[in-house]
Amino acid sequence: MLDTRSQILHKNFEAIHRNGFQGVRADKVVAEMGITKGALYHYFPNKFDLGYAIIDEIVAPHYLSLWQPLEHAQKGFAQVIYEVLDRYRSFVATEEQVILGCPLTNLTQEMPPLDEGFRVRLYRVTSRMQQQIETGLKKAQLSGEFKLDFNPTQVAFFYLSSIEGGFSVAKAMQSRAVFEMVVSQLKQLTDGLKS
Amino acid sequence: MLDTRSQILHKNFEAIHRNGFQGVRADKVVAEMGITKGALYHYFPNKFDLGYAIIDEIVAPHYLSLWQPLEHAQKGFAQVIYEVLDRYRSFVATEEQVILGCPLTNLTQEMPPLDEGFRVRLYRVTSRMQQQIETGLKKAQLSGEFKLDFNPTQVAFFYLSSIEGGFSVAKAMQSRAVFEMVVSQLKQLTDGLKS
DNA sequence: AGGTAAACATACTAATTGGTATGTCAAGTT
DNA sequence: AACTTGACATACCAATTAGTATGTTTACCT
Repeated sequence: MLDTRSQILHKNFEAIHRNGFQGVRADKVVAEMGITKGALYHYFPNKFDLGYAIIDEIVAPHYLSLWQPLEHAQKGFAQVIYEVLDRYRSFVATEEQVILGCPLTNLTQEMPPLDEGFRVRLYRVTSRMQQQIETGLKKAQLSGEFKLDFNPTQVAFFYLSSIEGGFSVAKAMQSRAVFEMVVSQLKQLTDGLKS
Repeated sequence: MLDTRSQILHKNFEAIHRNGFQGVRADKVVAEMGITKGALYHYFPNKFDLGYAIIDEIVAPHYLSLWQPLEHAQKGFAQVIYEVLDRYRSFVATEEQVILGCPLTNLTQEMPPLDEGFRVRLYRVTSRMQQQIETGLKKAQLSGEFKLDFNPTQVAFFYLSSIEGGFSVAKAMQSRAVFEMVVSQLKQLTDGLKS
């Protein structure tokens, strides 16, 4: 059983995932948790700082650990990214997950224009993910696994964009199959990089 | 000069683009317009029906006309999609547009889990866009412009996903250059389809 | 035992918000 | 001229919401 603070973080993370940050109602979340606003405002000074903590302690670690193997694993890039893509696939295993979409993508759409604190945090996470992919691509070029005739920076951003967009389109279509198609295309793209 | 109803639609479209649907405050929008809520609720019964009208009369026509040339133009697919991609590029011409992102993507992230009326409308637009691309790809395969060894349905979804994701990542990075990179990659992908 | 501080619960408030009820006025219609 | 209707403006309300002020209880420290 988690301590109260962690519970607050996770329940509000789910609420944000479902309703967006602006759609979260502190009253309702604490009511569902069986606690009161006293507890909430004991741990977090206000709604935005709660949101920041959710990014720092839940969202960022999750996504960064997801892509980390690209930088450090001994296996080939292709194999590692296949595994990452499959972890994304299992992430959208249920239809409900398809409808709710990617938490990071959702936040990235909603918050940067509205709040600086969110903006810098989402910038850092995205930037870090891109770096991880780019580093992996460069390693694969150096090792001879991949050709040299592509721009690792560009391709890294393209991976990220396609995955995030895949969540978005799958959500619009309410179709897990759509996300699978995007993953499939990304695997083909990866194969095309091989030398 | 537009009539009042059209003005309401366009101003609220901008407000949604900036704040999200849940973030739009009717009071503020009408105040900025120099009208009153009397006018707003004279033309629209409630906030959601206003949102529906914005999709039906502004968002959907815009995106469908954007992709329409793929289905009907006499030119080759590659040339047409280059033009479409360039229209997207000019759409994110200013830094502000980068920060605000793609109106369709934004709405697709925010609304489908919250409201059925939005969900069906956003489904229709996305579905229709995919059809337009898929039809174009099939025509290109029949004409011999493109190879036959790819799945037009999949590739069509991939185009859409990458573009929408490009908006999202460019927004997170606050960088127009990121979107340009995605467009560049999509052009290369298009060239790879040629026979 | 007495004191202190963390961890909450209870009760309340001030501001906001979507929506409504009602009024006004000008342009047609009969 | 009397009447209706569309196009708004004004004034108002009930509900919601983030946040606060003030208990209360438990664990720990001395």
